[in-house]
Amino acid sequence: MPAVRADRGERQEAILSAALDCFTERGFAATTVEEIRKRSGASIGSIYHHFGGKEGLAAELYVEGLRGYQAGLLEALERKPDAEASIRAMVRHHLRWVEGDPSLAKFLMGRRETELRLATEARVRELNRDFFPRVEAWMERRVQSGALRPLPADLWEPVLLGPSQEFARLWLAGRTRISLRRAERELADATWNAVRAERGRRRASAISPRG
Amino acid sequence: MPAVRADRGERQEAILSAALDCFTERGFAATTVEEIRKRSGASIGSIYHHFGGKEGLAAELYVEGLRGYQAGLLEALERKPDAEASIRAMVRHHLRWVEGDPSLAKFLMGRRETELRLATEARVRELNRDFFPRVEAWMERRVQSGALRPLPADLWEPVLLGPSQEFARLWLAGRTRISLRRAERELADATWNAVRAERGRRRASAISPRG
Amino acid sequence: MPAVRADRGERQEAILSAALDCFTERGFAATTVEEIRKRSGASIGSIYHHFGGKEGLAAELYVEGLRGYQAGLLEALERKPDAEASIRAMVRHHLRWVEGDPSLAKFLMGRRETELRLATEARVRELNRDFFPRVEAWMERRVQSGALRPLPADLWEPVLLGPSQEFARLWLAGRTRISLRRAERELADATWNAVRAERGRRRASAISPRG
Amino acid sequence: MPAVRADRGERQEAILSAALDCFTERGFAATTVEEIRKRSGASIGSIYHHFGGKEGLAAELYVEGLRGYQAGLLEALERKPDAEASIRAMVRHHLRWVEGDPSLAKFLMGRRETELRLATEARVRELNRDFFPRVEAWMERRVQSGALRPLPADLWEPVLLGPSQEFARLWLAGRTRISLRRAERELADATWNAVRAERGRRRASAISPRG
DNA sequence: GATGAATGAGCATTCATTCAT
DNA sequence: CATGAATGAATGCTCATTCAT
Repeated sequence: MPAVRADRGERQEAILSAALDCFTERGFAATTVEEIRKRSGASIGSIYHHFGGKEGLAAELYVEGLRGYQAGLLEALERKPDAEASIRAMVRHHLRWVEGDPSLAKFLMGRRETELRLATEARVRELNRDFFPRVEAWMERRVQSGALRPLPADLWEPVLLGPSQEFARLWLAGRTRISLRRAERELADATWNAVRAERGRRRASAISPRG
Repeated sequence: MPAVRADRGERQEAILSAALDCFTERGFAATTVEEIRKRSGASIGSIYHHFGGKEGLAAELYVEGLRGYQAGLLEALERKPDAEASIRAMVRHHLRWVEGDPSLAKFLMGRRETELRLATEARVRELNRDFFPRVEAWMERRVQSGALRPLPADLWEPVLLGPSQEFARLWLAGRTRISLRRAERELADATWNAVRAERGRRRASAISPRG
Repeated sequence: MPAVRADRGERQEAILSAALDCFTERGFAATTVEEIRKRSGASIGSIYHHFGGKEGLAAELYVEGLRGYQAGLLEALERKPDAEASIRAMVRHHLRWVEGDPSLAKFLMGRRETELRLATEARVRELNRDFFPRVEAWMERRVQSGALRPLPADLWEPVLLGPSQEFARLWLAGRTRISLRRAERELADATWNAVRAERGRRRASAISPRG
Repeated sequence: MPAVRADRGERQEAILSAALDCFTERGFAATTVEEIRKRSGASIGSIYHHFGGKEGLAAELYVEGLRGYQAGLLEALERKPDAEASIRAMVRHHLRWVEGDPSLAKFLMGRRETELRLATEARVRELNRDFFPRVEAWMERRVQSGALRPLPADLWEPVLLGPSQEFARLWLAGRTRISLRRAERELADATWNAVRAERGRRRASAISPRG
């Protein structure tokens, strides 16, 4: 399932996998190449040959992980014509993505340390340049159509994904009693309630222009 | 303002402050004691004399920071008898706490690396043992009274603070166009909508005993 | 001659040799890795790569040195069927072993500091488990045959090797005027006199149960 | 009992005692002043005030300990007119001195590390300048009188005290099954046998001058 | 491609010692 | 005399990285 590790030889896959585990367990700075070597079964030389070192490894994981997340989210959002269904699909995508590759989720959700930020900056900026405008445009249209409350652009992500994100964080830390699946419906409800147009107004704006 | 650094000599205060800046800028593992020394103006020996090293320093900051946050949140929650006002005060407290000491907020919001987690585990557990039951009990009462929607216990934090938390994260990363103050009202609205009892039902449960 | 340093690359041999010199000149605790590096011509990294540090180095020298000493002593003891010749061979072995590698002798004769003791404990115990019973059994047989005076087991080593050991100590400290070779005969005489069966009694016990 | 620690205030006594324990447990180089402080209950400042630091402390213990040992040995040797009784008294003194202050014995018996050797050199040389000639002169006279076998001067100490020394070493390391007291007789026997004039000769040289 | 010995800059930490109170 | 905060040189050790095989 983890797209990051596809299209590569077994050796490279093993290295990426080992590195991801180390990064999520100890953090980027605290992970040693020796540790990755031990877990992956590869040699130091191999790691450098394929990825150029610890930083290259982390950058690869980060960028490919982010690409996969964004692609999935856009698909969830854009596939359905109905606003409520889309919002619920977003929440669902977020939680299932975490569930599908918890290590990758941990890694992407953490603060990138300086070194890693620099190494990924350009590629991340490029991904975001495609991603955010599409998301914001989608929201815009739904507000125009009266399906969603208007909200400052900066707040869409916090309001739509903050609760799911926060729950995922607790779940990844093993600090929840209920499962991601069990939380899905509740989080979708709460999220939809947070952004749906107020009932009175909605009808007005949805009907009156025409009538 | 930062209570963490009170009750200490100037020297110790300077060390804590320098350490916090380093930790938030570079991360715990990537911070060197030499860097803390340079910023604080203290000697290496002094740092070890007072805090026992990098880890002791981080633990002190973390635990005292957490204590302050929790105390403020409980106060916000419990001071007002009205559910809506309390929820709005929680959001407000969260955002103002971030605004009041952004470095400390960054530090507390990041994933604790293994070493630091071990060093703080016992003291954090103790703080949480007092904190969470009080919060959950408060929620419980408001659900009973029909002011709030019922929600699995694990979801209160994500739903109530997830959006604010996520916005704070973006703000701290310098990736928002609007200020924390400007977002306060919107986040409070969204949060209140996410947890308020449904209008129809609420009236029912509050009034209906009669009809 | 020093078996310790055999079966290794030149680099490793050089490191062991330099370390031994440092340990005997300054003591284990007072020796710095930097000093070993300078003397051996190796890099810090190499020392750690091969031996894991100062402690590993000292442990290797100690255990292999002890193994060599014990093997030589057993050979000296067991090769000759005659008690007197064996005892004299023991003394000779002890002194020649010191002469053959004075640094190693100094190192093995000193008190192991706590750290080193812990690092060698298991391996030393194993060596001793093979060594002491063989020596004590040999003594036992010679007492039975009437060649040696009976002596509590704890006293064989002090009585047989104490004088040679003490002389070696003085010699290694440069505080003797005569050489190890010159002392050999005298020490062998004194040692033999200290443990040979008493003349009168021996004849008695060998010939005349009657007297 | 330990004369070293007499004639001093309680505080100083406590410091010396604590230092001796540390030195014998960890070795001079591995002992930290902080450790001595903790054990003695004194302050860092006090230790420096009275003894000038770790080195001064060790030197004091070493020199005063050596003085006491030598004084006792000379007394044992010279008090008795009979050679055999004197030799036996020497052995006895050695073992009882070890038993009376095992820590001090361990400390004096170990190799002095460079730093300590330099700090004690002058005072030790002075003590030895008085001690060794008196011992050697005593031996000389007994050889002349035919009581002892002639022996190169360098060998008297090894032959007379080597066995006792070696036994004491084992005893201090906890590696003997019998006590010092129990070993006393046996060690005295063995030592006396090692140095007594041969019986035939002795009678000759002792009797013939006269008739 | 794969391997692992070798390198050495850089780091956390220790510890003897000083000195103001 | 006693105290302990402050100092910083010195040390053991780690670890990313190179490169010859």
